[in-house]
Amino acid sequence: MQVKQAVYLKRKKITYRSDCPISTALDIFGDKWSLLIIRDMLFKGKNTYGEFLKGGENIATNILADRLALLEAGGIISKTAHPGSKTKVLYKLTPKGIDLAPLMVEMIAWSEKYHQVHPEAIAFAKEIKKDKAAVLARFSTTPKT
Amino acid sequence: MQVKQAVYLKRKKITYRSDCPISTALDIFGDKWSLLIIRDMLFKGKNTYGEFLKGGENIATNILADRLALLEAGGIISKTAHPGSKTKVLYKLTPKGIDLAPLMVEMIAWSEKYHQVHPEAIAFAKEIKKDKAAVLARFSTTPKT
DNA sequence: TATGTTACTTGCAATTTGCAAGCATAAAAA
DNA sequence: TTTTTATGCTTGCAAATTGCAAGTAACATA
Repeated sequence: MQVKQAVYLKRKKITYRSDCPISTALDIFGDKWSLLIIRDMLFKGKNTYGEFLKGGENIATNILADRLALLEAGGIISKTAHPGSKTKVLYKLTPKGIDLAPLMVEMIAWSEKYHQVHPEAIAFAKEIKKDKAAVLARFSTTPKT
Repeated sequence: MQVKQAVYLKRKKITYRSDCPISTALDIFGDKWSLLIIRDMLFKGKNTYGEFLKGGENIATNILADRLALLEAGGIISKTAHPGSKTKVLYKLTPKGIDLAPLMVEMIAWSEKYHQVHPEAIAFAKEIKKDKAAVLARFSTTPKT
């Protein structure tokens, strides 16, 4: 007898295609949305579902919920009670998530070099070119010596 | 009168969701396969359709064809006649594609830090930690001074 | 007590993926 | 010269994923 399963996108288990580091990383955040959520947390200080929804790229509510679950499963973010409100949920980057900063920074630098991007991104790319270490230090998970 | 279109995945036009550099980059290679093709070209010297197929992650033939077309549309790779054979096609990274090396290197370093990867990747990550600039110099598109 | 706010879930149509099976051209072997 | 083989795709189709629009449940505020 079939039990009516909680249909929907209840993927929480990530399957890895190989032991290649690139493929492993892609198995966690290799899609069009995950890194945008991480961007919002890392660079824009967003940390609630509602804030992520208001991103400039119009993610659908179900996809956002799915990606948050996947990122949590991948150890990139953590989900806790919001200190200021019982209706809100607080999403935070884990150290593993914060450690994606160097990757994000290279991505911004590359994209800015070859595409037309918004003014703040141009300014940020200039900063990266000038002193990448300083930029990265603002996001580092490893304690400064 | 309907003309029988070449059905199938003939996407060649990339649409950009916003002028954010992260989202722009993802619009080009934000999926589970594109960066694996780039990996094969950058680190393994592969440059034919057949070689890409033999990657460790088992990409389907239609998806490979689609991604090669997309990467070409995104200016990441170029497609030319193979100098050694008329049946083969030569795929090469453009400077824009080669410039993804820093991104790839950060991705490898991150992944190796948090996941179990193959021995060569561990060795490569160690190299990166020791002297990232030296590693990157091997792939650089900008002439050494 | 009624109306918001916030974080989701659900149903469904439209895309996209993945698999297995072609197919066309060129080269090599018989 | 005929037959395989190699190479780079395309096609059909089922299954999975995405995207849109419309709920829903638990608080919170008026």
